[in-house]
Amino acid sequence: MRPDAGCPDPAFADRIIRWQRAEGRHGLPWQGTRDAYRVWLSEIMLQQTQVATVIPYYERFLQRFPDLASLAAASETQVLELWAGLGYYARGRNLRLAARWVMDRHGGKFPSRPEAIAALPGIGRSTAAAIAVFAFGARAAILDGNVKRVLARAFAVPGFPGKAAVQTQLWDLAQQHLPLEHVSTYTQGLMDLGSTLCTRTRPQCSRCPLADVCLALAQGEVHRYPGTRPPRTVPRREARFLVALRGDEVLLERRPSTGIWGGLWCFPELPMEDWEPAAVGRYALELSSRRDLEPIEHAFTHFRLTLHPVVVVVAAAPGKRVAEPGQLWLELAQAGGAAVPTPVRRLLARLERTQGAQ
DNA sequence: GATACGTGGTC
DNA sequence: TGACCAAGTAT
Repeated sequence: MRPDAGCPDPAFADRIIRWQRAEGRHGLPWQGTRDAYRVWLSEIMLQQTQVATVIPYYERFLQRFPDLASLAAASETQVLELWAGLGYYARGRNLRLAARWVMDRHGGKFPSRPEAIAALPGIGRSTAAAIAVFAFGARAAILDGNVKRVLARAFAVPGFPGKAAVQTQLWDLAQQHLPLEHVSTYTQGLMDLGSTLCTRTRPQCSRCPLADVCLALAQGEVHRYPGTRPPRTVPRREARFLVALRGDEVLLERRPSTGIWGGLWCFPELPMEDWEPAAVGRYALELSSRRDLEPIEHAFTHFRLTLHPVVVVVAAAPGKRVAEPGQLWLELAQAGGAAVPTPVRRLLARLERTQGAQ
C-alpha cells in the first residue's frame, strides 16, 4: 500500500487487510455476493443483532422474498411474520417501505451512492457505508459496535462511545484510516477483528495484528476501552393480556406502529385492575369462564415487563365470525407462523399444548 | 442530546 | 439473578 495524504497511516489498514485474508471470516451467507438486495438485508438484520442469531432469519427471508420486487409487493404482516423473534421490528417495517421506495423512485434499482442509500428508511450512516462498500465497491467508513471497540483500543480513545463527542472522534478515526484500495476487505477485517479477537471480555491480544501499535495494549489498559455506559435504572412495568379462546381460536390484535412491538399481532392489553368491563365493552365478549395464568417475566434493554395473562372462554357466536378490523381470530395451530412477539409466541405454544391435551 | 426500540447470549 | 451488550436508527 502506498502512502497517501488522505490516509495518515496506511500500515494500519495493511495489517487489517492481511489479517482478514488469512484469519477473517469468509463463509457467512451474505458474503461472496455483490447483490445489493442481499447485502442490504444482511446489514439491516445485523443491526444490534449477533451473526449466529441472524443466519436462520436471513435464509428464511431470502427464500420467501428472493428479490427487492417481491419484498415491495408484500404486506407489512407478511414481512413481520418472518421478522418475528428477531426484535427491533421497525427494521422490518422500514425494510418493506424502503423496497417500495426503491421500486417507485429508483425504478427498482438499488441506489449506489452512500448519500442516496442513507436516505432510505432504516438506513443510517454506518449501514449506508457498509452497503456501498460491499455491494458497490465504494470507499466509505462504517462505525458499528465492533469497529468502535477496535478503534477505541487501538487509539486509546477514552469515554463512552454513546456520547456524541466520543462518537465523533471515532468517526474521524474511521474516516482517516480508510485505505485507498481493498476497502471491502479492510471493512470486513475491522468487524472480524472486533468480533473474534478484540472482544469485549477476554480479548486475544497475543494474536492481534494490531498488537504492536495498539495504544491501549501498550498502556496495559485494554479492558478500560471503550468506556462503559453510565449506570441506569431499569424501570418495571406490568401489563394484562386478554387471552380470549373461542373453540380452537384465540383473539389477537394488531399493535399500533409506534411503541413496543409496533405492527405485530398481540393479545389485547387490558387495564391491570377492573379489566372485565373493558373486555366486555371493547371486544364484545360474553365470558363464560376466566382463569389467571402464571405471570410471565420479559426483559427488554430499557425496561422489565411482567405480563399477567387472563384466559377467558368465549361462547362461539355464529353471527360474529368475522373479526373487527385490526383484530384476528387465529387458530392455535397456526400461531407458530404468526407475526407475534416472542412472549406471545411462547404463550400461544403453551396454550396449544394445554388445549390439545384436553 | 437523550431516549425508545427486542431478543438472546455471557458472565 | 441481573447487568451488559451485539454488524444502529429514528425521533
